[in-house]
This record gives sequence, structure tokens and C-alpha cells, in this order.
Amino acid sequence: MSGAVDPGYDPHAFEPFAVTVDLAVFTVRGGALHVLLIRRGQEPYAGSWALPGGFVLPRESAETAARRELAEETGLPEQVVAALHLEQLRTYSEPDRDPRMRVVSVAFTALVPDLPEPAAEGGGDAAQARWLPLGEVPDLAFDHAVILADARMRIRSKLEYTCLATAFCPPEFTLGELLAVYETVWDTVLDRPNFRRKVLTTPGFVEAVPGAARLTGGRGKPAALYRAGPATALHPPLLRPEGPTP
Amino acid sequence: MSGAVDPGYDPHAFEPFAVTVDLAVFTVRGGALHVLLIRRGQEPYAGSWALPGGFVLPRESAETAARRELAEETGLPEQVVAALHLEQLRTYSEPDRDPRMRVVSVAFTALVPDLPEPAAEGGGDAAQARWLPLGEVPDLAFDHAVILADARMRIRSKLEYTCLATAFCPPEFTLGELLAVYETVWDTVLDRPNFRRKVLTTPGFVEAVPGAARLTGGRGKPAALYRAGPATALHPPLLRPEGPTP
DNA sequence: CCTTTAATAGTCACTGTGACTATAAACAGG
DNA sequence: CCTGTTTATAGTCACAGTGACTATTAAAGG
Repeated sequence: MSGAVDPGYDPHAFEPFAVTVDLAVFTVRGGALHVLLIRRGQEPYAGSWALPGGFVLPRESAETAARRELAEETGLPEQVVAALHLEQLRTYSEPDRDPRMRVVSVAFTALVPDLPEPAAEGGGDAAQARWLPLGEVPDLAFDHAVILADARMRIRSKLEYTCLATAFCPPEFTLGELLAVYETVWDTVLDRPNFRRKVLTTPGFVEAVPGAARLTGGRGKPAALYRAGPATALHPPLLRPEGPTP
Repeated sequence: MSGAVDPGYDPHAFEPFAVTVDLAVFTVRGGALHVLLIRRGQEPYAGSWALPGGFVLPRESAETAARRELAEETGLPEQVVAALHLEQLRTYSEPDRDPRMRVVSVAFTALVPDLPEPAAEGGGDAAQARWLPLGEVPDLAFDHAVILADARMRIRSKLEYTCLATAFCPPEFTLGELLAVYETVWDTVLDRPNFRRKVLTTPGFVEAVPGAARLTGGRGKPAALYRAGPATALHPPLLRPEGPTP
């Protein structure tokens, strides 16, 4: 616990820890799950791709730092960043994960709708930011490949028993778009009518927008629009077809 | 990420962070969920109860530190501690959670069978360690009440979709004991035959110990013995009666 | 118009579960 | 030794939720 040992503990007595945050920010675009990556400008791993993130400042919590870094590196307005779904994933603390010094990193997962185009240059850190499909992600700096894999597993399983999928959608969406989120994240094909039945009979998952409908890219019958409902958990869950973690 | 900013970063340049681990160690004893607490010997919060834990050493990962602290403060043999179920809960990083300095704490949850009697004195830190039923937990030091509440919520929901409940049982156990784990953690009463059917038809949840049986405290028909099976996830899950988090 | 595409409606069989009844095997006490 | 109590184990029945499928509706395009 915080201070079982503390004989007049001197903060500068030994090599200190640095604390950082790393962000695995996902979006669904064009039928593929994308993750936000930045290209590193400095050593170590200069030129490599990495997850966005940075140091936690002395008066910040890890979550505050995560939102600040995300705003800086994506150029999204603070207000948008303040509202989006951000969730702690886990903390990575292997002693040699950073070659320079002891760095403990708190990793977060964020889900955003497709809309925001990278707009990376706002940050100023000269690092370029891009959305990359998971299939095209190159080797990453530090242990970020592990973090990314953990984050992916986490969201795959969270879609099963939470209403998180709506975080990938714009404020108003069609059930076809929501279906596409599930199919993309799980990399499966779901039965459309069954999916519809499940979503609509789960209380609080989605709410119909009265009278609204949208033409789905020109083809087919217009779809009704829905908003995310107040529910956060799915009882019973919406299990994906195959095993727990294919 | 770990080092987007790093202009020849000087480790001693600013007030450093300390990194600690906190442990929420649970056991089921006598129909009540118990948590392991220690009484603090020093300020701050001297005399208060707190979760066991301590500083992460310069060459340790958080998980290594958690196992070491647990061994020190419970007196359990290293070998037992090395094998038990330990899982990262989340990291607590509010700037003022420790009045002395900036402390970021990685919290863990551990589940142990009833057997180990506190045996706290082995540690030497003079702090006394005790198992307390959750209903009798007093005010805790720092933000440990929050950590404990989070840990409790986590294990309650993990019993639903993982095989974790066996971690509360000795190596060989009866289905009645496993049932008691669920009933204690969820604070509900489950139908015995239905529970039995569910556990036995879930592949890999438990394995029968051939020919073995145990007298259940003298009363009633002897029960067959089982061991934990290889499965880790429960598909479909074993949902608790009421809402998601009562 | 007729075809294509996607949304929406509805059907049917099966699986898993909740509620419940029945039997078996130990012990306690008269 | 019989009887009641306790706990384990076996089995039944009805219903909810789901997977697989078929049918209909409403748009766009040639």
C-alpha cells in the first residue's frame, strides 16, 4: 500500500520512477478496425511507430494526462476529448521496458467514431499521427505491440457484455452501422435479423429517434435512426459466435 | 507513450513519483467474504487499517513487488505466493492520494483458499495482519476503501464469466464448497441442483477426482471431490440472479 | 418496369435455465 | 434399531433466448 514503509522517506534518495500514459485509440473505418499511431521523432525508437502518450505531470492523474495527451496529439477539441469513452487497460511496469530509465506506464483504451480525421499536426511535437488498420500495423516501439494486443482483446470481449459498441458510432446511427461495428471488431458475420432483435429487446441499449431515417449510402430501404441508451451492461450478454478469444 | 517527449531527460530534474502496489486479498471463511488488512505502524494514518502493499523496488515489476509484499506480510511460503491467483485491478494516481508525496499505486486482487491463518508476525514490519469480514471493515487509510470496493465489484463479476471461483477452494473440493463460494461472494442463494448441472456440463470447469468422497462436516451424504479443470472462461456465463451490480 | 440492395417482419426448433420433485447416504437421538 | 434431519445427487417440465431461415418493404439504377 501507499506507505507501509516510510521512515521519513526522501523523494530524491534514489533513482526515481517516471510515470507515463499510453493510449490505444480505436475507430471503425471502412470495415476495418483502425488504431491511432504516431511516428516517433526522437531516440529511442526514432522513426518507429508508437502509441500516443506521454508523461504524467506532477499535478495530474493518469486519466487527466491521457485526455491531455490525446487532445494534443490528435488536435481534437478539448470538449470532445473530455466526453469520449476512455478506460484504463492495465499498467505496464517491467523494469527494462524503456531503455533510458525506469518508466511505469498506465495504458488506456479509447473508442471514437470514424469522423475525426487525424489532424495530427496540431500537437506541435512534430510527430505525425495516423490511423492504421490493425492488419497494417508495423513493429511498434517499446512494448507497445503487447499493449495494443491487450487492448484489442479487451474491446473484443467488452462488446459481448457491455453497450460499448455505441461508442464507435456517431450520436445518431442505424442498426446496420452498429452491426458493422460488431462484425468489424469481432471479424465475423452476424445474422442481421437476429442482431436486430437482440439489440432492440435489450432495455436501454439503444433508443429510437422518433420519425428519423437515413438513406444508407443510396442503396436499399432507409434505416431508422437510434441513439445510445442509458444501459451500460448487457444482460444477458451478446456472445460472439466462436470461442472466447479466437 | 513512454518517451514521446525526451530531450535528454534528467531523472532527477523534478519531484519524482513513487510507485507502490496495494493488494486486495480475499478469502471465503465461514460464509463470509474476508479481506486481508494490516494495521499501520507509522504516520500517516498510524493505527489505521490498510490494504497490504508497499513500494516497488528499482528492479521489480509491479507484479513481482506484489508477490514479495504479500509473502512478507502474510508469512506465506514464497512457493505458495508464487502460485496463487494474482490479477491487476487498476492503477490509482490521483495527485493527493498520499499526503506525503506523489504516489502512484498499482492495485492487485488475489484470491486464496481459507487455509492460511494470518500468521502476520513473520513479516517483521511490526504491522499486524488480520482477515476481516467485509461487513466489519473499518475506515481505511488513503483511498483504500475505494480500491477495496473496486476489487469486490471485480471479483463479483468475474465469477460470472470465468472459472475463478475455484481459486477460493483448496486443491480438492466438493461442489457444495464451490456453491458456497458463489453464494458468499454474490450474497445470494442458488439452487443446488441447477448449480451442479451448470458446473458439470461446462467443459473443463471441474474434473472429478476418481473414487474420492468426503464427509461434509459429519452431516449428510458424502460428497464427491473435484479439482479445478483447465478451462478459464465460462461460455455461456453463469449469471447471478439479480441485476449486474446489486 | 424490373433488378439490386438493404431494412424490417416473422417463424420454428433447439439449448440452457429456473423452479421444482424425488431419491440416496450419512448422522443424531430416542 | 428406527426415525427424523441434513446434504448430495438424479430427474422433470415449462419457458426464455438464440440460431437458422423465409418473407416483405422501400429505396436506387438501368
